[in-house]
Amino acid sequence: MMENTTLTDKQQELIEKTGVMLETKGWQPAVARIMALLLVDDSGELTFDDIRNSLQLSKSATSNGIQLLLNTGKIEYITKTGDRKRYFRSRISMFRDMIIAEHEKRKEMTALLKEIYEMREDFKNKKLANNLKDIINYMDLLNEEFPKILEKWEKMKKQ
Amino acid sequence: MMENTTLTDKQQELIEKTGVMLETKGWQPAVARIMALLLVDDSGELTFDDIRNSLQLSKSATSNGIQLLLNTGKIEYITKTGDRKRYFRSRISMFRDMIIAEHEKRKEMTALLKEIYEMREDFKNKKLANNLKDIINYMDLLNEEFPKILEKWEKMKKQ
DNA sequence: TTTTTAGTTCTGCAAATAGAGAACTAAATT
DNA sequence: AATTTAGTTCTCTATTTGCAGAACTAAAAA
Repeated sequence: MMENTTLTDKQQELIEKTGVMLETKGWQPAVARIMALLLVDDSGELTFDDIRNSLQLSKSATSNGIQLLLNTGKIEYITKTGDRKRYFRSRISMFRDMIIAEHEKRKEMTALLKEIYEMREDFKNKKLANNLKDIINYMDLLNEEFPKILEKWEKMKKQ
Repeated sequence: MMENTTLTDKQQELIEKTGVMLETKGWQPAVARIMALLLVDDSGELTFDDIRNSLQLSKSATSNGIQLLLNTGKIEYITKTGDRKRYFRSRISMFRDMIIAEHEKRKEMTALLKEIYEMREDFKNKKLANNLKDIINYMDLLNEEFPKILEKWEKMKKQ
């Protein structure tokens, strides 16, 4: 037991870089490292203790991190008959999900801006209102194009 | 002095909603409220004390918040001859800037994923590597389309 | 020249976050 | 029946964050 816990320098580096990137997205450090490890890992099946040892995390941090990533659909695991361990791997579709979530967020923001715009329309300062309108148009454009890009990609995949 | 500090209920509501939205983007609460206030404000010229009173913030929080927003180009101010006060307003282009920044971030993420992919290519697990390749293609597509949308918008504005 | 105005900067604290470590649990092994 | 495995959950603490309040400053007004 305990193969697989040695990472190359390059892997180590990529885990930290990816970890930092995810931290800037608001992820907590340990969770970001677990995610990064599972993205970089080639075996596709790391156990609880592999993760714990590779990242030098406490059991609680490992457990909570794994739980959080499972609950949000970022990772998954397989099991093997006659073996109580879980073998974790990243769900690569998480990136697609993340991008779609960002898109949804942008739509919300657009809706909010529209509310602000409509309120401002009633007031006197037309110039400010018009600047806002410009941005709303831009966001609308983005919101329209986004699903199209998604479609284009789905088609591309099928070929 | 001290006109302009009374907000309508609708404005109050929009400030809080916008504030919360900005908090989810990682902004600190007080800064998010100042930004929201200046987005919602129709006068286009709120003073330090207007902001302080409208949001019931301490002087330090107001000062630091304003400073941060000025430094990051999110707001600006005008002055009036024979008047020491600064009159603040939102730089509406901040939204465009924010979206472009998100785009840059996505490009960084794509580059990182490519690094991970290239590393994985050397290893045995081709299936995982291929899934990753799919996502990279998708991100590349997005990265290509993004500038085009921006251009389209710029043209639209000119008409 | 004293006071007021329009802030900035410093000090300190309350709350939130992040994770370690210990205690616990439930199934499987010995 | 006792121990090991594969975790989970609880308790506690160090660090960070976010902001209030007080002290300070520099220009303008009285």
